[in-house]
Amino acid sequence: MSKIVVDPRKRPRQRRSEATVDAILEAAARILESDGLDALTTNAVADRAGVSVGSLYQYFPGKTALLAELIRRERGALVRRIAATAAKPASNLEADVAAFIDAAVAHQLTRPALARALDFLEPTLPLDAESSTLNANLADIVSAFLMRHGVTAPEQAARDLIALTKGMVDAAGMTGETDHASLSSRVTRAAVGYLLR
Amino acid sequence: MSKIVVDPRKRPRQRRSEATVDAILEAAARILESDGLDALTTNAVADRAGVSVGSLYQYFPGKTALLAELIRRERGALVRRIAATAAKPASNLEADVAAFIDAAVAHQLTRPALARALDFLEPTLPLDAESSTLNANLADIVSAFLMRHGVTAPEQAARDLIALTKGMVDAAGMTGETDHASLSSRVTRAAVGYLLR
DNA sequence: GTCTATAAGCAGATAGAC
DNA sequence: GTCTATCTGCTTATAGAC
Repeated sequence: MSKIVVDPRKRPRQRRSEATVDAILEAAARILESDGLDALTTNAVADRAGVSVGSLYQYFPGKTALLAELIRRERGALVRRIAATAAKPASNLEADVAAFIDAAVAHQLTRPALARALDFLEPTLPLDAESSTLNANLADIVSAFLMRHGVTAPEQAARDLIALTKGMVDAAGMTGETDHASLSSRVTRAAVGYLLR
Repeated sequence: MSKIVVDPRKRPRQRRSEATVDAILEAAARILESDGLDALTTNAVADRAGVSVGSLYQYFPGKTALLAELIRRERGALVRRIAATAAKPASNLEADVAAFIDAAVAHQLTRPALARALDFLEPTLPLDAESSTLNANLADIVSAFLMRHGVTAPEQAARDLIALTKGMVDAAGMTGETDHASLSSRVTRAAVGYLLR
């Protein structure tokens, strides 16, 4: 194996190639969802995407870069969702927390198996600057919000709430739960309990 | 790769061989802790254990069986700990929940990196009957306890509390947290909030 | 019972034709 | 730009010596 390269942006994409890149990423996502990480080989991804390995390597310098990009997109979508929620606060701690968690649950329930696989995958990858930044952004948004509400140790609280949410939602996904409202309210109960007790 | 075999008990151990088995498992644990799953090859484990691959395969029918046994032991220890806690209830929901979580936190903080690695690994392995039973035992103990306290939907609550705890503790481990008391009290706050709100 | 050496298979990655 | 064919290295697993 050569040096691990995480950043696919070194190979700036042609506009027309975006469809190919998307097809590759979508193929990888579907393999992760249906067969797990072990089945995610470059050949399998290329097959499923309807291209050859050679083409895959034209767009991604390695398997790791492909996975990193997948995480980057997922995380980006989540952060945008949370940021949008943060933009319209109800200035009531409990309602705002509920809104955050609702957004996170909605995001995870869109493609539960994929979200879970990426959650597990992320800590094992050498994250590039952008992905780290996205995670930091998420924590920062929550942290800033908590601070505004006068929560003590807002950074630690943000980490705890994110972890708690991730844990509960991933577990729910594993048991096949799909009831957004129920899950969201249970997570909110734990989160608000954490904050107000 | 041949058929995946998870159950090492097909090869009943000689009494004197237990030391070798322990050495192999401990070597695997240490590699998981220090270098992660990718570094855990059968050769690396054998090396670190001071035996040859041949010997390893005499005790474990495959890499998967080795990992399964590692999980079985860890989970067994946790379940025993939780069961012991359940045996002396304070008959006060909050205090009992705190005791459970204290036990779980203590367990995870014993070898945080290992516990985390196994938590991530477990869902990817084809679990044998005994490991599944251990997990079910854990959920059952918590569930029965919650039912005794009149909690509604005790099975779902047990799953949620276990997931919430796992999520928070694993995340804390990743950031290098070692303060048992602080972590334990934060998790308890979330758990009690979940139950009483 | 434990070792060494090696077989067998596969994944990641590349070269070169078209 | 995309494909086919191939190489290289590594991992699992086994065979056979001691």
